[in-house]
Amino acid sequence: MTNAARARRPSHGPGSLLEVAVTEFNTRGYDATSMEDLSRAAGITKSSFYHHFAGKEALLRAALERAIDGLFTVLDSDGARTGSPLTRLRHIVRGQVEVLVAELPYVTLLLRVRGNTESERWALERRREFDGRIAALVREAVEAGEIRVGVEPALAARLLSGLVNSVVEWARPGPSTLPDDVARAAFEGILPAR
Amino acid sequence: MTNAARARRPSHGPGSLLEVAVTEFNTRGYDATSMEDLSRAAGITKSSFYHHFAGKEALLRAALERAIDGLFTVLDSDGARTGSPLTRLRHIVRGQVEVLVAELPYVTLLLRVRGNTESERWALERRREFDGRIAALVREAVEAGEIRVGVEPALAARLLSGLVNSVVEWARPGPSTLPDDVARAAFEGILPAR
DNA sequence: TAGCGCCGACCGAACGATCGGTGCGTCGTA
DNA sequence: TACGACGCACCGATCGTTCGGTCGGCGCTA
Repeated sequence: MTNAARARRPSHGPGSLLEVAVTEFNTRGYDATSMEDLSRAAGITKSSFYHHFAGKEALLRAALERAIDGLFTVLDSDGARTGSPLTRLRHIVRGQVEVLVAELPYVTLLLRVRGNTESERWALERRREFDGRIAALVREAVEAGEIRVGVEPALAARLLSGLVNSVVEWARPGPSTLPDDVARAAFEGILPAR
Repeated sequence: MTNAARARRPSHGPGSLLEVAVTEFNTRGYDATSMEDLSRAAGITKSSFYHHFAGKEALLRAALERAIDGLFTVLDSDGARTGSPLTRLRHIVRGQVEVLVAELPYVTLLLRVRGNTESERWALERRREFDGRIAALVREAVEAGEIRVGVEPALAARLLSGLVNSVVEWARPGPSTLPDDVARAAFEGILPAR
């Protein structure tokens, strides 16, 4: 592909169309958003949309892949693979919140899929894998004696994921102290008594 | 209306139909579930469904009201209105988890509405009210010096709600120690370091 | 207690609207 | 003139909803 071909008339590149689509999906929900809604929001006709994407599910798939890629990048970073289980866990939580904010609309969409289509089931499976990696790390930290065993490690892992993921419900893009705040809440209590 | 008239032939009461519908809604998502899906799951025809409910949204509305009622019942209980802010907060968290498990499918549906219809916007507004009551209580507890101010009270309230609500993603009905476990995680940390 | 009239529960068929998707022509630029 | 970007008109399928009608058990009356 030549640069000229890519930049010919990029008034509506696939990238910007995907962004528009994901925003609409998050506002109305994927199933409740029609292709006509999308094209209206993008300022082109429905058929023009099909010039850039194979279909509605292709849009969803692209968005979900972007979210999944972001999340797994956190697991592959240095801080997630070196050090004690607890240190790695803290690093991952911070990184996960960072990705969550940086790729907010994409991750938001990911966290809402129900498994109706093949793409959604694929995303669900990858999420399961991600959560499984975290649960394993929690178990390691407990076995290493770094963490108090107040509840089952499996339950703790689920609550941890729930806490972190709930951030998409109200987070706003831009720099903040959110990653550290969430990590502190997770490891020292959201509302620790004096 | 006589009792005999009401109990004439209750093979498919509105109650059981609602239960079936909510289950389907949670599996596929509200918008992705057709009235034909519902009637197939209920064992009656689509048109028969309209004999018991005014329409698809009426089903949603009934389910959302049930969930909302359950949640606000917690706020009205004795333990939520007497004692120190921290004590009341702990009581509410436990009670909220209890309702969440007892009315699992209804609350699950509630936590997924996006505001597409009038009923959904109503439910969203009630949820906002509920969360506001909790946020106010968190602020009180901080001002009373019962809680350490690690993060902004407003942020802490959001994380608290996120933690509690995330339970619907994996909870199973039936008795358990979940309410206490969640409360402990919220106030003492999900993964407290030794 | 026999007969009648009523009503709730239910169904098959169809409605207009909207869905995701397509075929084909036009426009602008290289 | 070749090609990518785009729009108009339209497709079959499915959506939520409605309508006309059937069935059978119950209460009332004679």
